Amino acid sequence: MEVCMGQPMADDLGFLLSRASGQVVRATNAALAEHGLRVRTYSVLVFACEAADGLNQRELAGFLGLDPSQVVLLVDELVAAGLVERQAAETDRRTRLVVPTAQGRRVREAAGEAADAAVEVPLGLLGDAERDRLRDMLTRIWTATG
Amino acid sequence: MEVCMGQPMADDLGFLLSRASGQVVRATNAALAEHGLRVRTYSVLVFACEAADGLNQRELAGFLGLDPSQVVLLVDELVAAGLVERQAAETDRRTRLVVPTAQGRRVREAAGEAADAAVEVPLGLLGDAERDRLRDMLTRIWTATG
DNA sequence: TATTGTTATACTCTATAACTATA
DNA sequence: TATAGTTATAGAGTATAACAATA
Repeated sequence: MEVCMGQPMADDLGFLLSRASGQVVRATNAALAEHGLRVRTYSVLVFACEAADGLNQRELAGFLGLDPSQVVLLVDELVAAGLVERQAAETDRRTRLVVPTAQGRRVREAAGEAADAAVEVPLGLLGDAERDRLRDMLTRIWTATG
Repeated sequence: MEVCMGQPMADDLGFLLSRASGQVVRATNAALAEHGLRVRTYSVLVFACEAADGLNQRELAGFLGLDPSQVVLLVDELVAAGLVERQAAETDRRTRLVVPTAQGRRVREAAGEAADAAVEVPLGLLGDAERDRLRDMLTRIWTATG
């Protein structure tokens, strides 16, 4: 009779990926909570801050790897918190640019520092070179054409 | 006025971790669905198959990094599918050992092969040495004492 | 008194379909 | 007809608290 031949579960990359991701997301969410943010809303805020000319929600969804319908809700939250505004685009009246407010930029700064500090607990055992390698590998996994 | 100074979102390890994890979990779940499993139920089944003497649900929760109350529901599913059984422990009548059935071991084999194949899409760009490095780093992240 | 398994509950994340207004 | 935004809904994952049986 065939007995379990596969690799041990604790060595499975999918399993490790989801566990490690959970650790980091948990730590980050705990730090962001003091600033009224979660990982997902924070991500939207940061992308909005990075884009010089503003981003519409469709572009945001693409960068975030989320469905546009989810982005609507996340932007709603940020608007309610006064951290971003929806601005009418000049060229296309369908699109709405997501632009950070002055307060949004300030909160993004403070929240970013808190998140960076919090993530040092789960990531503390990795050196800078390792983090670069990890970043590179994760980017390739994420962008692998399915 | 202070402008966004933090690292770009697309380079944030937490962000990349959750996106890459999502990719792999999605691909794995799609492959496991044909066998009536998801990543979480599959993980329980594999751990149960690996333990020679059976595992109780508390031990299972520890290995999986889940709350014991979640393990109850996952084991319920596997029992309903005929893939594992809850057996009374000899030494402690509180504990219930989770033991795979013969069918459970067969399904674990087939599902494991399907999952391994499916995960090649998101992980295909990584060589064997890189996967070893990734495994090592993710393990250290997961086990970092919070 | 502490621990195992269990039930219950609520919240977040994810996935999908359908609708509106513009193009 | 196609696309941007929106609404709605359902399922899966996560987090807690409380309880019964047993140690």
